[in-house]
Amino acid sequence: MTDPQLSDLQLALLRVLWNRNEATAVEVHEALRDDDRSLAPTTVATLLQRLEKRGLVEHVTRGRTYIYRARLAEDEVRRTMLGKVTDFFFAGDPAALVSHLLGGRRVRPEDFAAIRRLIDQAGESDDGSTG
Amino acid sequence: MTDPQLSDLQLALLRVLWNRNEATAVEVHEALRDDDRSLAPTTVATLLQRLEKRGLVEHVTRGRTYIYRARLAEDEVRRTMLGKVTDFFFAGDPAALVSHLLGGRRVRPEDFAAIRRLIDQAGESDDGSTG
DNA sequence: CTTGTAGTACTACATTCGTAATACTACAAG
DNA sequence: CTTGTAGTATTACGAATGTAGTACTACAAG
Repeated sequence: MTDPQLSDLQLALLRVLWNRNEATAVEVHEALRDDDRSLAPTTVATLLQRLEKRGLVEHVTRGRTYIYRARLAEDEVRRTMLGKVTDFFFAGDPAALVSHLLGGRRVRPEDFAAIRRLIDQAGESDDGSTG
Repeated sequence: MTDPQLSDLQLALLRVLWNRNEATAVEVHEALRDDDRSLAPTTVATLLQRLEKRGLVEHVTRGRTYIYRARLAEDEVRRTMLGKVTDFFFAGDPAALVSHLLGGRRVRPEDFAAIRRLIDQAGESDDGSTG
């Protein structure tokens, strides 16, 4: 259970920690304000505490200040969430996901080209022939 | 707000409705059992009621039985969730998402080939030259 | 009308979440 | 030791979730 149902807000908190590697409650609060929400400082502290209780973040003490840090790597969560989406909506088939992406008008030509380039790059270590 | 934070369970319920287009509480319950969970029938009924209260599903009455149906298309939710993941974890860049997919050992060679084929297909309406 | 029977409605309860005020603590300054 | 001051801990509260028991209702059968 690497990633049990994280809410948007929790994810937002985690992101701050990921971006800065570590941060105090105040710093997280400020970063969040930068974002789009505007919570009370104590609210952020509470959220951090709860996240810690769940084992998702940890802290070390510097003086009387808590320095928080995520206990899961962003990449881990990313992978888990993407896996969930892939499994749930695309029957575990990444190609179907890409297909959806390609067909969803969400991809601008430049992104499209970028994807193609990625495929080519990745293909350097793969024949790619499907028989 | 097409898709406000759906939990896994809620998504599971919705999926049943999507798969069958419409279903009674009992049918959803059975389908869920097929899945991996094992909830009481009344629990499923409650969940369906709550989902309806939120406007995510609706029902028509046949005799004394409620026939539920999702009010959002699976594709809609899929798109929304994928968009969220893309925005949140890949800065809105679908290519980055694909890159992650490609680099994550989640893609078997056959899926890889399938993706490449998709690119080619989609490319029929796009030059694809990245000059 | 009395009984099944099947299905929804109502009620309940512990958790988690979002939100935040207030209390408490520890260090700096005098 | 008394005061700021800054920061954490405690407490609170409504809404949503997960979970489900019990009550009520409506139709079939007699």
